[in-house]
This record gives sequence, structure tokens and C-alpha cells, in this order.
Amino acid sequence: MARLSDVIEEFIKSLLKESEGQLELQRNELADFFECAPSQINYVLATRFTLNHGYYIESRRGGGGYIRIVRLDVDRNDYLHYLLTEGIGNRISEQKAMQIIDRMKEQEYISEKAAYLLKAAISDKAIGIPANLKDNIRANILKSLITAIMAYDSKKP
Amino acid sequence: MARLSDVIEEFIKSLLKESEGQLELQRNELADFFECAPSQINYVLATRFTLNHGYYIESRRGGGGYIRIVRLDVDRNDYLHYLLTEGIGNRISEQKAMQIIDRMKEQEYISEKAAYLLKAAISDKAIGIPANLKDNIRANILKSLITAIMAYDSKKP
DNA sequence: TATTAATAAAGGTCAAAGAAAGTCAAAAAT
DNA sequence: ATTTTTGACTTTCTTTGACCTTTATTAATA
Repeated sequence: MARLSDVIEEFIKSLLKESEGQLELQRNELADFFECAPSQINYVLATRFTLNHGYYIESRRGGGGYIRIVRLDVDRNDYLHYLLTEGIGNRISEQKAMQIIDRMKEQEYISEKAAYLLKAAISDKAIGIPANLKDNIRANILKSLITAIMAYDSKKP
Repeated sequence: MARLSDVIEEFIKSLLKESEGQLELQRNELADFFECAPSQINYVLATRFTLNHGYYIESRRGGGGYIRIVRLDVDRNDYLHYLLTEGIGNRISEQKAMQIIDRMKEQEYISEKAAYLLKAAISDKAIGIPANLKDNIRANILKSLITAIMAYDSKKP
């Protein structure tokens, strides 16, 4: 019962791989192919191919319309610097933080394992109630981290 | 008559045995199967599949949602298990946390790089003033992390 | 022929419905 | 008194569909 949106996401990513990070597609065609509502394509794009995820999207309506998806292969230091100075700011939601880690993994700044650990480290679950005590928070983070290491290791064979 | 929660517990454990310590299940499906309230599944998980019991749980809501249960390899990861159940507790100083990470690296649970990153993640500097806001804290952690990646990479050739 | 109007062919938006899982506290059982 | 069971309510994520806007093509008109 895999989510259709995930399937579509993977499909697009594989197309992107074949075509060197850039592709044009027909929304209706794709929707036909997956037998879904055309707007589901928009949903997939909106939730999995945002700027945060490292993709840029252009489109055109009318006859001969298209949707162009471009994977941004930004220079690594530029990207990191951008994150530090603008991208993150003073507060960041769990969701966005996860997206950033995902992207860092996809761009191979960090290993899959590190990504997994770091996600665990910054998850809401890990940070817990904003109890006023630093040491408290850190303890939570650490525990979550260790759990993650164990889970990771007994996960993929 | 055996308590239903116990039956469900055993059922899940037998599933885990068949699937090598890892499985995904549908909460409602399981509840249907046992003709109980869905929240009873949560109850079973919360009381019998906790970290202390050696299990790790991830889940996702919405269409195609799931609950994933991972049995942690407690025996093989003696040290980690000790940390989780006794070693860390509710609060931990920066110093001790760092020592733990060092040791995890030495025991090769994590790579040198990961260790470096994680230290950054849980440092006093990263967690900052215990501003009452979770997102705040997380943002700090993330930034610190990114700095760490950059530092790490421009350090060792 | 050049301009304008109609039609078709895309893609966009948004909100409602659906499909999970989470929470919490009251009631029941032990 | 403690543990278990139940259920009402909440939150998150996905899917669907009705309606809207933009662009291209074709038909009609001046």
C-alpha cells in the first residue's frame, strides 16, 4: 500500500537522473500514467520538489504546455553558507529541518547514516518539552541519537 | 482469559521474530484483527515496546501511514543499551556527553565525522540559551551542525 | 490580409473528503 | 491502587474534483 505520491516522487527522480538533473513533463500525461487526478502531480511537486528540497520548477499553460523540473546542483559551500545566513534563521520547523538534512544527504554532504542520526537529534521527539534546562534537552537529544544508531544498525542488512 | 494487551504483545513479538527484528504494521488493521480500539495498540506499544524494553518505534500518519517497530540489538550493543537505560538519565553535562560520543567513536558505532557533527549538535554553544522555544533550539543546533560540516571538511584533506 | 472572436489545450488553485496515526481521560477490570 | 479498555477528539498527510487562468490554434470578420 505504498503511497502513490511516493511512487510518483521516485519516478520523477529516476527520470531526473537519466536526464542530468533537468526534465520537462506533461502534467496530464503523467496523471494518466498513474491514473490519478492531475492535481496530485502538483501535490507531489509542492511537497517533494520545493526549493528547500533543491529543485526549481517552471511551467507553462496552454497548448504545448509543460512542467520543467530542474535539480539545483548548487555549490556546496554556497549552499551551506546560504543556510547559515538566511536559510534557517532563528527558528525552524521540524519539517523544514528534515528537508534540509535530506537534501544534505542527497547531495552527499553527509552519509545516509549521519542523516538518520541527525534527524533523530533534531526531531521534536528528541528535543521534547522545552523544559527550561539545557542539560535536560541535551540528554534527550543524546538518547534519541543512541537509539537511532541502534535502530540504524539493526535496520538495513 | 489472558489480557488482550498481552496477546497483542505476543503477536507482535512473533511477527518480529519472523521478520528479523523489524516490521511495519497498520494500526487500524491490527485493531480490527483483535477487535479492539485502535488506541489499544498504542497502549501496548507504550507499555511493552519502549526503549527500556529494547524497541524503537517510528510512525507516519495519513494515507498509507504505518507504525514501524524495530527490535534493538541489545546484546550486541551492550554499551549503548546501558547508556540508554542507566548511563545518561535525565540530565547530562556537556563534558560527559562529549566523552560518550568519543567513546562511541572509539567503539566504532559512529564514524569520526559523525562524532564531530554530533558533538557540535549537542554542545552548549549549539543548544544556546534555553529560550523556551523548541524551534529556536533546533535552529541553533542545525546551524552549529552545518558549521561543523564545513569545518570538518576544510580541515582534513 | 489583418484582426478579432471562439475554441481547445494545457496547467493552477483550493477546499473537501478520506485515510491513517496520536492523545487523553473516563470507565472498567483486576 | 494499578492496569487495561474504550471512545471522543485531534493532527497529519494524501487523494479527488470542481472551478480558474493562461496560451495556442482555429474560425470568423472587417
